[in-house]
Amino acid sequence: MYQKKEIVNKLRSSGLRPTKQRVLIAKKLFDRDKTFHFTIETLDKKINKKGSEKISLATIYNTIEAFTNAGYLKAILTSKSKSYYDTNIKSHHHFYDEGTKELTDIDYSQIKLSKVPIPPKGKKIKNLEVVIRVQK
Amino acid sequence: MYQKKEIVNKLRSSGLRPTKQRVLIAKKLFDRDKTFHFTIETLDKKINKKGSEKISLATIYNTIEAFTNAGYLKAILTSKSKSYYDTNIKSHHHFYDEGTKELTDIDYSQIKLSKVPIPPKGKKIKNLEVVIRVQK
DNA sequence: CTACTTGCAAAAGGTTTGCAACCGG
DNA sequence: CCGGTTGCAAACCTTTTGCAAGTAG
Repeated sequence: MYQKKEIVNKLRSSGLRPTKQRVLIAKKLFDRDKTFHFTIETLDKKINKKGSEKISLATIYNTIEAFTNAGYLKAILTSKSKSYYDTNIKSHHHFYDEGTKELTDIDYSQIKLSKVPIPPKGKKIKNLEVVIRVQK
Repeated sequence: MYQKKEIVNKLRSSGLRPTKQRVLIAKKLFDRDKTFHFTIETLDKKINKKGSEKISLATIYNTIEAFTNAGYLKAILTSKSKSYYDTNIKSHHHFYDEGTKELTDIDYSQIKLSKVPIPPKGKKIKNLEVVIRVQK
């Protein structure tokens, strides 16, 4: 899917110097048929397994952050290690301001879904939450 | 809104021994007009400010977990301290299995919203994400 | 009394940082 | 060469844990 040259160009076009490590990580992430989800932990394991060249954890963190800023990756439902709790236990949704990190309630009735997917086999929908990220 | 007696009963009815600390925390959380969001950090600050009696951080964690299990609180968009990334940067949604902690993509077209709220003044919608929690 | 709780300090993750060595252009 | 990067270890932050002391019933 991606040639090394394409990756190098992609990196360059974002102002990222195409170092050995970045190219290798980019290959692991983007040179595949399907997109996927990962955590730093799983990525680290995949990269630093047995015989292969090692890349330090710090560099993996750096790179993933750089790729996310460059728009190659998306961070999912993360609140940067801090757990948020809500005294409102009724089903409802939230605005999340990434600047101020503030949550604002959206009443349940303010959002209507006209189409909801069928859950994976053998699983039941427990709860459905909409998070609308906002910015200035 | 809540008398001490009500709180004690509420705790008892969930099998939680109404200790001084739990009652105090419950008061802070539920004895107000509006529901609100908090993190352990903000709650800790509110409780352990200047002159007041102190409650240890560990107890606050314990209590909040107990309250959450009892259904008094809801945890919001937390993935327990680990950040998830997605190589799929197209707008799309997710199933999140709390048991296996696995994310599954839901194609954008599989969910349709027929009503979306207006964002707070001066803010723009940057992105809208639906997370459907599933369980066995 | 006894079992459940608390509180402290230490430990445990995950993530970030400081800084010298390294390397891509 | 120069400035951006890497890698290591130490530092950080949030959360969890072990255990002795405290307390509600």
